[in-house]
Amino acid sequence: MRIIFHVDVNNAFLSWSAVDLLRKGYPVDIRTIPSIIGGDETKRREIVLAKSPIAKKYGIVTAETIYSARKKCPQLQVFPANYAWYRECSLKLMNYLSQYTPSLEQFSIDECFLDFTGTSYLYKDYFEVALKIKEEIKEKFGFTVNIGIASNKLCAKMASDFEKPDKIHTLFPNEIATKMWTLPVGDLFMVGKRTKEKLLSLGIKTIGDLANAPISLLKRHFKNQAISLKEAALGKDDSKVVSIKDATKCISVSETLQYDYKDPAKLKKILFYQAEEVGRSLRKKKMYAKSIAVTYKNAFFKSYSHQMTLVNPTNLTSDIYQYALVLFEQSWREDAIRNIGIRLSDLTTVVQEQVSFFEEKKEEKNNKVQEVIDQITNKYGKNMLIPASYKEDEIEREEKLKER
DNA sequence: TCTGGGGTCCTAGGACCC
DNA sequence: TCTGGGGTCCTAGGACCC
Repeated sequence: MRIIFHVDVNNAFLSWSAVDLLRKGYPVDIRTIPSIIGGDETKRREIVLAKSPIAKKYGIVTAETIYSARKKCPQLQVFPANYAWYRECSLKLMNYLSQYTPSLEQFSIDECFLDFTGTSYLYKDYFEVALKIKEEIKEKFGFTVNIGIASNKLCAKMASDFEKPDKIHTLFPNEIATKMWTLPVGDLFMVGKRTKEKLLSLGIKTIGDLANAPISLLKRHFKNQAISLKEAALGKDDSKVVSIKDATKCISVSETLQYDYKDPAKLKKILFYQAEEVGRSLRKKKMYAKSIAVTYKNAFFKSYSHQMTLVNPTNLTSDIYQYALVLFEQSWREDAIRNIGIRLSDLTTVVQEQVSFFEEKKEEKNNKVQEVIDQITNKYGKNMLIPASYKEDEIEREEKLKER
């Protein structure tokens, strides 16, 4: 039998901010008061990113508006996110955990899977190992984690979610009926809002109901999703813990604007900065994009997008920007735009160009130029080199980018 | 509930080919 | 050409995750 751990930081952003504030001399541990980490309220990013246990008792949930959270709890304290610090905490945690087993898969900024299969000569009692890890993290880093222990990733993940915070749970095959089947079906990993609604309408209320539902019924309503739903409910999962993730599939950037923009010039300006940003991440990964899309969310919250496939994959900011402009011209419905973005997909590490001799020369030259631009940007910061016509926005943008 | 941002995966439908 | 079927590629949209 495999032995898989799922390690999950309790209220990650809030805990990490609490640690940061305490070390800077802040008098209160914000984990012990009604508090949240919130998006920037001055920039229409006013949602709850993380909440303290007390805030949770007031019924505050992740991703609701701060406005609504405050209505539920007037004395709520709101703290800003500090992404640079979160990344640092995440890195430290993963480095620490990797000393226990080389088989570590980072699942998100605050979660990972550890595979202990075949280490019985090192560790006798896995619950003891988990206990040691949990206590050491608390002592070394000042925040708590939940650890789920199971024979596959899915069950380990479900287990770490049981009772929080600072707890260890197991979910082995003989425990599935008692510990998992009694839970509401919406608690099952991969069952989101829509799927939950559909399941409830079929009278499937618990994970156990789903596990026992006839596959024919599920297939009728969920097509190919039916099998994975049923297997998840049965606690079946064969997926491996993979230390080295497959190559990135897509890189995207999007931004909710200060207000809804109707001016094409303004929207194009945003696209310019975004082309710069996604282009740089792409080059950092030494990859090229074959597909590029412009994405929108309009004032009515309706999403739409437009994409194109390139003959020659690129990673040059100038190319990305030019294509983004073409896509924009073709797709913008002249509606007021709340959120706009660029998505690069179909990423490859190789460029096989089908170009004439002269174009090839041009391409080489562009790459050299781009290299120099990247060097300057890395040294002096983002957007040091921008068209003169966009200069006026520079200060404002820099302020914004510093937060990241 | 006046609703962020970055990802992955899936599906339906259309274009195009033989 | 009042027209089949299968395969492949592409696009748009949506569901889900943290």
